[in-house]
Amino acid sequence: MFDKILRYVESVEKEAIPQLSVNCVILGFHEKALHVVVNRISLDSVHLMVLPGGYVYQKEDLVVAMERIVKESTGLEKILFKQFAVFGKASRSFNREFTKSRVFKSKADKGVLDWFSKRFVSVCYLALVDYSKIELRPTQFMDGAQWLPVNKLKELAMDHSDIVKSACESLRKEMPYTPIASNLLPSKFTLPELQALVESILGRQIDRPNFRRKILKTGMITKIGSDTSNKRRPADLYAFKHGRKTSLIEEYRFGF
Amino acid sequence: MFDKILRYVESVEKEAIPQLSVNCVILGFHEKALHVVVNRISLDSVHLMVLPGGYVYQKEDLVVAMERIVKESTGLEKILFKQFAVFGKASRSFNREFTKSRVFKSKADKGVLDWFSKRFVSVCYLALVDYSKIELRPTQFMDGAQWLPVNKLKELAMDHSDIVKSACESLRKEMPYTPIASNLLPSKFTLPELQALVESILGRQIDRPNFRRKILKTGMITKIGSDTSNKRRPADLYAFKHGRKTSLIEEYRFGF
DNA sequence: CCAAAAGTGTTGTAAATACACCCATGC
DNA sequence: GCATGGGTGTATTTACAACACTTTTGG
Repeated sequence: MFDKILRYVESVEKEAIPQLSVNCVILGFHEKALHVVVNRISLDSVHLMVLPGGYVYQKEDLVVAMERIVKESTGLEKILFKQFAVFGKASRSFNREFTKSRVFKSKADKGVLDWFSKRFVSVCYLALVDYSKIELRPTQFMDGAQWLPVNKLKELAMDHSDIVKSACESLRKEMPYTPIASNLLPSKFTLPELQALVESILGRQIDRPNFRRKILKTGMITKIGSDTSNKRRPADLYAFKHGRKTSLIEEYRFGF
Repeated sequence: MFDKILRYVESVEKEAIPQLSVNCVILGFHEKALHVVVNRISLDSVHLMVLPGGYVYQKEDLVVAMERIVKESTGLEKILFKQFAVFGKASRSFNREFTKSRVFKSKADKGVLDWFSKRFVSVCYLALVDYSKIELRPTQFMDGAQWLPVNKLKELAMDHSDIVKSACESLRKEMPYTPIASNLLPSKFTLPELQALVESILGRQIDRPNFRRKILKTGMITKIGSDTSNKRRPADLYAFKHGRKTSLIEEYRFGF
């Protein structure tokens, strides 16, 4: 499995900015919880769970690299994103995880070891996507991609758990200013669904009647019908007036 | 003057992350206006005005690099800072400015040209300092450091004007949540002074009585005496309760 | 006494909150 | 019919903004 990694690294490294990487926290909303896309690197006995990421090519804008990585993972082209942090401690590398693997002990060669112990500065982006519309695909030398609820992700490699935490905080901060939800929900949704999303981002409950009023008063959504799904009383269906956004603009303000 | 630049670059480049730089937007408050620290690079006829910045050493945390750069420019050690943006377009270099200089046409050698046309990804930090306590000093290969009002800085090199603009926006966003002012004012100040600062950050006027009430209600400042300066009616003197902060924590909330 | 800047009070409106209530469906 | 979740109404409190007013100084 080293061959796969080395082949990828070697093919990319020479055309890329040396110690710089982009990492993407791709968030989706599913079953009343925020989920994040993670990839798996298998090193024989050891499995590293990591965020989608990669190098930035010499002639590639930083943002373009991020979009490329998100597209590789999700297939999506125009996404809502935000550059929310840079992780740049001198000790940042996969070295610790790597040297724990059995593979390392037996057959690691210098090239692989060097790469896994290389220091990276990572520019981190947040991307919001519609969970229901995405088929995940593993990229690069990864051998698996999956959604993980953001609450249960202690086991990510390196400092990637911290990156996700930081992303969620950033999202929470932006919440009141932006139609974030329009990118995390299907095009048609009910108000209780929207409320569950907002609550999961903010991490607290909101009074239902008050939530309705506030959201409706912003004028960002319109009623478009009634829910057909067979539960209890059917909920009204809504849609965002202006569709998907690709930038975080302070357009509506509804501070909770 | 190339010698100076080349000597610096060569001495630093081999121990640093290749195409990564840190830039600092060091802000101070003076005469009712925000000012930013800029350095001057003289290339014979052409003068480049740039933000303080530099490489990140291989064994140096990103934040430490930033602190080093701020200290070089201002002498300050513990400052309030924030990483607010990354500038990473593929076209980002000093090439355009450099090739305009007369020096380039006459005596530029390949080494210098290479360096000036190198692509950099710049991690940008905002630093808030007390204008009155600082003696600026030119750093690295710069030959002058000065304060410039943030309103009049079209003439900065590369995209550094955009960086400052972005910094000011970020500051404006953080304003309502943080005791930012404590780092931009002397330890003793009057409410009108504080109001002038807040107004200059937000870019709009605030009703004086309402400003007083809001600030006082947060409990972040205490009255400590009366102003002695000889103008009209003496203003009350205040001080921040908890002194200088070195991190932006959501501690007080007073949304204007 | 007057002008200018600092500080205080009042009032009307809008926003936020809490909570009681009614409605539509499945079982 | 009753439990459950969806939707509506209303009263209280708090925040906000506007503006009139008083106080203290220098000239």
